[in-house]
Amino acid sequence: MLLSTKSTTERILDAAIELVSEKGYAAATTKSIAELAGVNEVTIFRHFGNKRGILKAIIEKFSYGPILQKTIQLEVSYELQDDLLLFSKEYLRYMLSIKDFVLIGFREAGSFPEIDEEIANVPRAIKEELMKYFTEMQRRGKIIDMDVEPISMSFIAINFGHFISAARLGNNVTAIDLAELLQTSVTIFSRGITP
Amino acid sequence: MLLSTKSTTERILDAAIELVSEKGYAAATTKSIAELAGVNEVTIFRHFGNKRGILKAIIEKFSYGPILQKTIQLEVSYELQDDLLLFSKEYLRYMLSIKDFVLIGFREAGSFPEIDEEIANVPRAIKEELMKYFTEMQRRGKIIDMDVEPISMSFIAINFGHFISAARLGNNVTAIDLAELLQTSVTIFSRGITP
DNA sequence: ATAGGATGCAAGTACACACTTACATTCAGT
DNA sequence: ACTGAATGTAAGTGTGTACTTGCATCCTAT
Repeated sequence: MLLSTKSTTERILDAAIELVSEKGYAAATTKSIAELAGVNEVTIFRHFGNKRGILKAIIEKFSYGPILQKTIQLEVSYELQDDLLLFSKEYLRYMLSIKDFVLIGFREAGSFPEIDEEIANVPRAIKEELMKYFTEMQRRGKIIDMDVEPISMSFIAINFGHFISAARLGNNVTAIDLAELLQTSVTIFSRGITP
Repeated sequence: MLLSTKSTTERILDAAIELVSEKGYAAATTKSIAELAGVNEVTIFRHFGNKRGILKAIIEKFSYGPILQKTIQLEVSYELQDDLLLFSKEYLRYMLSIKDFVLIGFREAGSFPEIDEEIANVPRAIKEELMKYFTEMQRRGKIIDMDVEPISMSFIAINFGHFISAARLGNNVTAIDLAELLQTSVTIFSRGITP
């Protein structure tokens, strides 16, 4: 059995993530998951008890670690445009790394409220971090005097919008590549909050 | 049978839209759709042939009519901030009216490529409209000299971000109401592209 | 060399689902 | 009052699914 070096549990999880994000929970049958994982169907039940157990394990696997904050805090320069661009890029990198999970979240949130919770944690944490940053920038007189919460939410919205657009619509709407779009957004946004 | 004045077909479609957007296509059984519609299950097959036929009908029902453009074109004043705010509000109003369809799109796009097509039409058409507007504003010297396509995409991203955030995360992230967020976004964006 | 744990394999159960058929009932238009 | 179309009712078929059981096989650690 040299399918890969990954453990059986991991292979099952990977397969489930792929199938559930592609076709949805209901359509991702245990049989198909087992097949893709290169594992016997019963093995799934021995590992996770029942089908729902797989989703639970997926949620735990993706539970939010504060990866983003650390990167940001270390590299902030208090040059508005540089910082926002860094932020946008880090955000997109992170979101793409959990893309499958986000897509699963969109599909299955109704049936799995735990996912909603977990997904909402991401913007919430990021909002806090951004608000701190903008507050400090205000103290330094580098951005306009305005409630920092809606500013933060707007900046998140723009980045989230670009992410979803890239993840779901691809090149169907515009041929411009994402890096350029981020650059433009950041330029506009920076000008918009510069005194 | 005075359940409502709507035709049987419409009642079935409404029920299907509700259930599919809530629980997904696979989990929305013909039985449950019939029950919610107050209709016998066989009636569904007599009207739509098979289950997939229901989804096809839903897609046709929501196919994009250029509602947005007309409203916009009539009310444009070439005052940047006023126009952008009008635009944001109209966009949100329209998106909320097709919210269920958008959510279905997120769930079922993989299995129903037709939906992807239909959904991508919306931002594409809106982008065209926005680009025209921004080009005219450049001609009038009221916004900065910059490629209008990424400007348009960025503005769409911000509005789309707010919409998804409202539709899926609700008040989990911020208590600020959407109207205020739109106002802030528009203010920032307007300043950002004003010469 | 052997024991124990993880996995495979084969078969099966119970159930829900999409979909069909045949017949009865309602109801609007003539 | 009669007809015909739309709908309801009842019963069923076939298939796929989640999940179980019993036993064989492999691998690893002692």
